Amino acid sequence: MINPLARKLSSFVDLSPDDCRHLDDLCTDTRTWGAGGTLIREGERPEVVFLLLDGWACRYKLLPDGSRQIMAYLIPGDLCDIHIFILKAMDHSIGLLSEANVAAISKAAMQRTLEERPAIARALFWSTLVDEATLREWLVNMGQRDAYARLAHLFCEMWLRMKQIGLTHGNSFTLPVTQEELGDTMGLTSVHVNRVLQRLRAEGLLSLARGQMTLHDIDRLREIAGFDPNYLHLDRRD
Amino acid sequence: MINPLARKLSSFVDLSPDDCRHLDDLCTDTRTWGAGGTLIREGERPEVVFLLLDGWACRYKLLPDGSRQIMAYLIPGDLCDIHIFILKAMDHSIGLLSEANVAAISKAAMQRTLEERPAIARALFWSTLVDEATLREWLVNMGQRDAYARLAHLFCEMWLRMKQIGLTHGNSFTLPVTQEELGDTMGLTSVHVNRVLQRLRAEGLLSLARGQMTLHDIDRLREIAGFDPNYLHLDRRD
DNA sequence: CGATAGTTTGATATCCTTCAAAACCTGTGG
DNA sequence: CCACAGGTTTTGAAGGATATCAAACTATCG
Repeated sequence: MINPLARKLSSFVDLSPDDCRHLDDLCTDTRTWGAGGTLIREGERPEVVFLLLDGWACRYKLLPDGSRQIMAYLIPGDLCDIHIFILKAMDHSIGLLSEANVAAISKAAMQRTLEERPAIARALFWSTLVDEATLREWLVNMGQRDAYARLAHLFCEMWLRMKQIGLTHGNSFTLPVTQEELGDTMGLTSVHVNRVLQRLRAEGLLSLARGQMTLHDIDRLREIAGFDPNYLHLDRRD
Repeated sequence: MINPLARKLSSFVDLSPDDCRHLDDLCTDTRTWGAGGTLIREGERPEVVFLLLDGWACRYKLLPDGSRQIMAYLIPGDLCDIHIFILKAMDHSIGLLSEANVAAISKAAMQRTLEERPAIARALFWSTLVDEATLREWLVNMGQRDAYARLAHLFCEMWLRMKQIGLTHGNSFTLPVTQEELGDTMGLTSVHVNRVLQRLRAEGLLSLARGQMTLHDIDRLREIAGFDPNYLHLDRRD
């Protein structure tokens, strides 16, 4: 399976070969963007739905004082803006954390998919609910955990999400995010992120260098973070 | 208009009198719960959809160490658990902040509504997206603003949301939330919440006593909070 | 009127920020 | 192959926002 969206949705529903082909057909209009670019800006009303095929992006808001809060990481298989069917304008922006390959899906094509492919529609709704649950968990993370547990939690989550779409190699995965960006994600300064990372490294829990993350002791990291993956709803069984 | 859900959805779509009647019909099985009760517990799979008709509730998670994070306030017109159509189990709990009147809507009735009432279905999807946008804004709040701005922001938001459903009296509204609960909401201790509230009161910005909140200077509060209501998507105009 | 939950106060500790500079990469052009 | 530029990571010292702990005070309600 090549299409990362199909890969992701398959962890929730069984997609027919026909559904998979359909998803592939949606991804004909693709384009590569450079790292640091902006896919969608707050206030805009995009004309197409963007699907990340390769690379990382993030949802973020800029505040009047120049600070930035990153509110979600988008990885291959993630849709950027299904909101456009309903809402008048984006209430946040989407930026690229790495070079990325992005498919632009027309509103009409997307609409047709939702109407004609109930399995896909259902899985997309599931995906929306998981996004929301993830936001809630991030809120818990920011509100209740110190920087040490907070970073550990983020890394546990991203490892699982990357694994879900088949992009881990053992305990390693690509994490194309600077310490500055990690800070903007966790409500910390990059200085403090740096010091906490050093501690995590010194304790032999992980390695992170040149955008490559390896978790050496996932069990311990989960323990530190109080990580419970239930909010990702990866479990299909009833 | 009595039904608070109809009231809320009307700020997004024009509901026909028939739609409104339909919503009223959904609210036949109602019950009053005492403050402090738990509507739904994490891990459960509710059999019905709960709709808050009167009173306040909150989404929250309890952590192993006993701390609690409140992730959303639910006010009249809010649905507690549309998730049940898709997800296997609740990933958080819902508790009552005040005495509350709650309608229990059967899954089947809800399903029928979604299928037969496109205007309502569309409005409910809008409502879900607004909930998600609100979570993102809360994340910004926790990550980037200090306790002073954070509380100001929360109060600006709740005033607008209460206004939307017609439950404000001028600049006043019911806020049946203890300082402890405010702390669990904003990732602060109740002690610190207390001190910040005192400052806000001393500056003549608000009064809060016995669950009654009055905002004396909304413009100034918005300024302090950096409050931009765009994320609530209250504006219907294109 | 006493019990209980909620609010307020003070003193001290800690996590994290701020500021500023140095060290380290990585890619580029000479 | 070296030198240089720009972004990123690392380090140190000092300050500030918020937590912690413990006790007193205040409402509310049966």
